[in-house]
Amino acid sequence: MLQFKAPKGTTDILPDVARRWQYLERKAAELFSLYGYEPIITPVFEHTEIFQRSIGMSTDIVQKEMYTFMDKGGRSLTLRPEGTAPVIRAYVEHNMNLLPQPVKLYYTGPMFRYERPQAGRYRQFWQLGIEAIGSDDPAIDAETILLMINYFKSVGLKELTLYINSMGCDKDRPAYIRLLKDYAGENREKLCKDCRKRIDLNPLRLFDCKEESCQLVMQDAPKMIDYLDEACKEHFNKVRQYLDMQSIVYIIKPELVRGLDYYTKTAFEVVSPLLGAQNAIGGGGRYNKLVEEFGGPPTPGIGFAIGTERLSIAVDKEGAFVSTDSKMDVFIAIADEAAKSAAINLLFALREAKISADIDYMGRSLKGQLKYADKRGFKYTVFLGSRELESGKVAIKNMETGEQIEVPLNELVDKLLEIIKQNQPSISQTID
RNA sequence: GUGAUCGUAGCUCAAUUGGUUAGAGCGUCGGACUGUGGCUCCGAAGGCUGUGGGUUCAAGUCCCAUCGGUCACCCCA
Repeated sequence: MLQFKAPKGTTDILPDVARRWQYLERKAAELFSLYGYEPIITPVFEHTEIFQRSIGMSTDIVQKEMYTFMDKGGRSLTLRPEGTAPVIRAYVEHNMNLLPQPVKLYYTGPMFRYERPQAGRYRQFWQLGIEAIGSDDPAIDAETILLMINYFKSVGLKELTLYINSMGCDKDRPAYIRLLKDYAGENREKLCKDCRKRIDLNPLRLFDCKEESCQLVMQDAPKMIDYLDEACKEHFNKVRQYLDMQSIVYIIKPELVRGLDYYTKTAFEVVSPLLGAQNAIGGGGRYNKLVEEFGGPPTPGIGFAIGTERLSIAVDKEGAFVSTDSKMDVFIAIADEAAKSAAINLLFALREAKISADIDYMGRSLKGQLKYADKRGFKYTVFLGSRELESGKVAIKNMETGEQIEVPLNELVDKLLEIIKQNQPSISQTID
């Protein structure tokens, strides 16, 4: 029995899945840079206030999901529960407002949220995200949404549903919130006890309740989208126009309220039917007050985050990624101990020539070595023993056909290069 | 934080109504005439049955607790 296990809600990504994972990250880096994004890597923990101030004290994330701890210097630190706040903090800290705007950044890395694990939800989970900071142009909203959709397409996902909404801004939202509170207050008796608390704490969240009675009440509640001021309405319409121009199909979902307080104007979410209850595979929105919140100049911004494990699950279910179970090129079989050092020299010479190669390190018999080479899926086996060293000729065996040819020892590397070149892709080549 | 369900070798699973030293397949390792894989055959290693209590003459099988997995709620990626 194993004494140690990965902590609850965490998991090891074993080679089979790790291959798909790396593929997804590689495709993301390719596509994001095509759209002008540059990589950024921020710390995995931040000062706790970073998240309290940006995400919002009344949100579930801050109230019950953060991994917060004191370090030995008495600082309150928190393992980042999301990627946007740290990037904005970095933007302000490094005066990126002085760079040509907008500043486009992408990141990938682990996030941490203390929740009960379930399908597609972990305590340590990975996100792929982007942030475009500096522009309030609705065209960049559309580009952001488009980038996410195109990325999903590029890794083979179909049947995605895109929801969009507008959350208003600091000009029109306060009046709307009052309206919403009034409405909810009038219907207080019909709401569940959680929702009654939400009326004052976080009224937008009233729309999230799964209770039928609450949903019934909220159906007729005033929707933000109907109370946008002229500027926000215009912005939202422009975003829609740009999306329509690119033939992007979306559903306007007035109830879509992302669970982070910093969103303004455009909010969006993509769900996949291939996932379980946790079906949001990516989401994001605009955050025009966030830079100010961190002490920077008034600067608009927008971004999204994609859940890497949810994406990985969906891609797997879609069968969109065929694992290129990397076949090694050459196995060197040592026929007798006398040839061992010659074999090791050959091994490194092969690798020097970019031929993937390996050798037995377990003291197996020749037969055992062949079995091993077979199981590991080598394409060729080279036999090296005192016989070969004396005659100067070595045998190359094609492990698939069983054919064997003899070549002079001093031409072996060139010969192998030649053979490998004219045959199938090897481990050193990538497949899309 | 709430609820449901599960927990036997590395993996997938067995083990009559609680009853002798807990089994199989796959995998791993070794062998089947001395320098050659894939098929077949033989053999070996590997489990204090998640952990801790309890009931019983007797518990993998029943009860309680705890930890963990899975799924759902809350919420989100």
